Amino acid sequence: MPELPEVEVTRRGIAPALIDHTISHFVVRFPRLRTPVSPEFACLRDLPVTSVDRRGKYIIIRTGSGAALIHLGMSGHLHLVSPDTPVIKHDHIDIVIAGGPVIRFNDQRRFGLFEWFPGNRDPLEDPRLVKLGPEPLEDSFTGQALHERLSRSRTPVKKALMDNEVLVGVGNIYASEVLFASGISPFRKACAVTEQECGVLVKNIREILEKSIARGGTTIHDFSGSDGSPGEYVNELRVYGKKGQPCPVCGTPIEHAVLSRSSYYCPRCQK
DNA sequence: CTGAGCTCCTGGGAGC
DNA sequence: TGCTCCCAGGAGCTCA
Repeated sequence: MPELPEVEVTRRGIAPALIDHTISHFVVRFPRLRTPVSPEFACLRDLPVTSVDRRGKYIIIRTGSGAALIHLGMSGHLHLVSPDTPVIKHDHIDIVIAGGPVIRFNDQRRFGLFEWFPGNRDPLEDPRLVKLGPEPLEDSFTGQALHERLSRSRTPVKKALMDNEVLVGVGNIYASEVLFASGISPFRKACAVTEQECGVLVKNIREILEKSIARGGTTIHDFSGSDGSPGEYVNELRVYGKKGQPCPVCGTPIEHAVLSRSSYYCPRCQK
């Protein structure tokens, strides 16, 4: 389930195959994703790629004549494969690189997004991206900045951390992990988190996301990187999915509650 | 305006 | 064995 680290691992995996190469065409086998795949993809030819960027959980492939905006949804993968690799179930779209490999988009649950922005239309100006909050790995994301945003919200802090208008890239798994590392209860109102605690949150968000990127992301059910290898950060998880198991710090059994999504926490360490 | 809850989809697992 | 039900997850949408 791709959160920021999984998307970044994917971006880094496909970028070398794309940058300074040419996309010869796209193959769209199944356009009925949650949002229909832009019909233009079927007609595009010979697009020199200039950059492969990430904003939040979106990947942006810019070319000489437009940009592709991609979101992996909850079950999407982009795999680099050789052109003769047999198509399997849920292989919805191919990005065919001239004289090179194919980047194959597979998305079992079809919550992904594949949109084309022709000409100079910048995906970053799309309403969905304009409203996105700060990038947690950038220097401008500080405890003060996070506190400023959390102080306006009365929702539980765990839900606030998953709100991509507060910050981007933190999904359900990392929200549980970050709150555990910070000693903050997922139930606490966002506006009751102090500025000092926000500083701790920012530090832990950075550390956990960066460590996960370095380990290839987290594979719970079905994520894998561009080469198909599973993410190894799953072995580093301390509370997520560990209901009833002893807290790694104090030994108290980890508890589970539904806070928009499954949440895991230590009732003793997290206040 | 804010926050809670529902929805899209598929497949794996639990329970009967 | 085979069925039904529930759950996972991101994010847009509706409704109170």
